[in-house]
Amino acid sequence: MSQKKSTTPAKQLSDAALELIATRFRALSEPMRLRLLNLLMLGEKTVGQLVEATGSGQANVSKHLALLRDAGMVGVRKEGLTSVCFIADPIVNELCDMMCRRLREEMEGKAKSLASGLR
Amino acid sequence: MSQKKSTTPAKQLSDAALELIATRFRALSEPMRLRLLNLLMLGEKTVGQLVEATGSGQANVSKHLALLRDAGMVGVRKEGLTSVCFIADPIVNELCDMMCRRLREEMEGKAKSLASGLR
DNA sequence: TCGCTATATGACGATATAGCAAAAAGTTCC
DNA sequence: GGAACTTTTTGCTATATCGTCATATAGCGA
Repeated sequence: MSQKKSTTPAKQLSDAALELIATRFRALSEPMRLRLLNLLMLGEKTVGQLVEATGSGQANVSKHLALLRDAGMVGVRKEGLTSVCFIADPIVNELCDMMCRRLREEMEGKAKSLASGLR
Repeated sequence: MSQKKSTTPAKQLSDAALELIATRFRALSEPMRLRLLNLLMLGEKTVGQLVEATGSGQANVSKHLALLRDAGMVGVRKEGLTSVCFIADPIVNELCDMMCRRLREEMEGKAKSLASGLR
């Protein structure tokens, strides 16, 4: 045992800190934004490419990107007429990976118990 | 190099998967819920204790707990009259730790660049 | 400058959610 | 059963957010 899991011993957080953390998680709490991040994980994309890939309205995509930018998760580089977007904070990949892994585990667990219930 | 960071090679996620992930993150996107989780990181607590500790209304705390329970993050054990709550999914600690660490890094970076700008 | 393209911003309606108060539901003890 | 207690559920209002349409801003070429 003795896994270096390093979960800190639960400090109590200030209201301001909680607000900050909540805001970050809120940025990840909309399917459309997750879709954008998911697309950007494949590589840089212009806003137009993201609009096309998502099939959503241009204004909508632009606003979601602005929010992700404010949260420091997405960066934008102007290139002539177009804006090229990219993932600016590797935490995005880590958080999403972690969440996906956990969901997969849960699903498999549920499937297994369901299967054994049907046996 | 060659750090086993293991960020998966960016699979494309289905709409259903995105909904699920978004719902999980949304559970973490309210300061009051984070406060509850933060308190539970110190150990199990009854709903009443959480109400007192947060200074919020009973109904409010109860609803937030229900949401966290639905998200699989909090568990509840009935003990006589009271309901004892606890963190049911270690991912909560990991996600919050990760986010806190990241924010701390950002703050320190900002402070440093500010300081150097004042020099 | 004018037209064209790419993106951002503002206004609006529809929907969701937080927080509060009151009622309901479930437990324990008498 | 009934009182006392803990928690959940239900209405309600206020606020926030999503998606869309319309408009504004900015770069590029003729």
